[in-house]
Amino acid sequence: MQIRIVAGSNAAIYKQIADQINRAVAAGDLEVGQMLPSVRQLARELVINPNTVAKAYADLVQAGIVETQAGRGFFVAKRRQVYTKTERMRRLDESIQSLINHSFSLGFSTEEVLDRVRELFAKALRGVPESTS
Amino acid sequence: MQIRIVAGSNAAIYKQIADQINRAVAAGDLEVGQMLPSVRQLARELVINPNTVAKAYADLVQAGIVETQAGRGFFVAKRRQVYTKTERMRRLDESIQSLINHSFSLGFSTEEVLDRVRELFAKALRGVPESTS
DNA sequence: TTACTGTATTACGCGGTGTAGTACAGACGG
DNA sequence: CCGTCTGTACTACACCGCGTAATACAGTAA
Repeated sequence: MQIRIVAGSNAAIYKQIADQINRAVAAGDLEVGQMLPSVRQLARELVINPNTVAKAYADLVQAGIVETQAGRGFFVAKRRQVYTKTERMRRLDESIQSLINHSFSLGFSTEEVLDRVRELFAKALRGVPESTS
Repeated sequence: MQIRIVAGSNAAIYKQIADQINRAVAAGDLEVGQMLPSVRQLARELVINPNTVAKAYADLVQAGIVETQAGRGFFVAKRRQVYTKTERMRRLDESIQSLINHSFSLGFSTEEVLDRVRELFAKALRGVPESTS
């Protein structure tokens, strides 16, 4: 697992890390039960503070993507439902509404956006790293 | 044109205003050339500071959605291209990548997301107000 | 015991948000 | 011309959350 962070990005470092792992899991590049690089090791590699990595991992735990065993490390978790059905839907809608607002102000049509969404989803599942949010 | 702001929202007030006008224009509820409520008047209505409304309007000008005529007011602008083609695309992709990240961590499939995007786009174009970003 | 692991606390800089006040300038109707 | 509406431009301030960092504490296992 190779994590890359972009210095001049508007995206926070911890978010870049979390996003890349999130996508790696979704794409199957990281398997259930597999151990993630340790907080300190990854921090050394990226030359950042261990807490920054810890925060990224904490977010992933919160999302149910990874699990932690104190003193042992972080591991890719089995998919489980973290939120209620309505909460899950509410959060998806929130993200979509944001996309809609941006699309409108950029002057894109529904179809243009849908096509591009389809395209980028496919690319993400083929394992291409990307960080934005 | 009726603007509603939600107090306990994580979205900034100026953003809620901008989003609602953005959508109203996209949905055709506000026509080209139509005058927006004045900064001071809308501020009085919503019981907020005029500067907050001005900031929302400034964002819309920046996005090319409305135009301003000093001393007269803000008016819905004719659609025009603000960004270069690549920059426009870059911004769209950025929003979509964000959606993809959220969708993955929520465990939604590509198809589920696409369906929902289609649905919410349709709803937005029917003129239902919404604020998120 | 040693050397790994994660955890918790605290602190600090920065920027976004919102408010407030004040002043200036263009538009327009009487 | 005057009054009153419009937007514009500053400055200042308080607040708060984000992002990062430094440091110390605690669990795990060879």
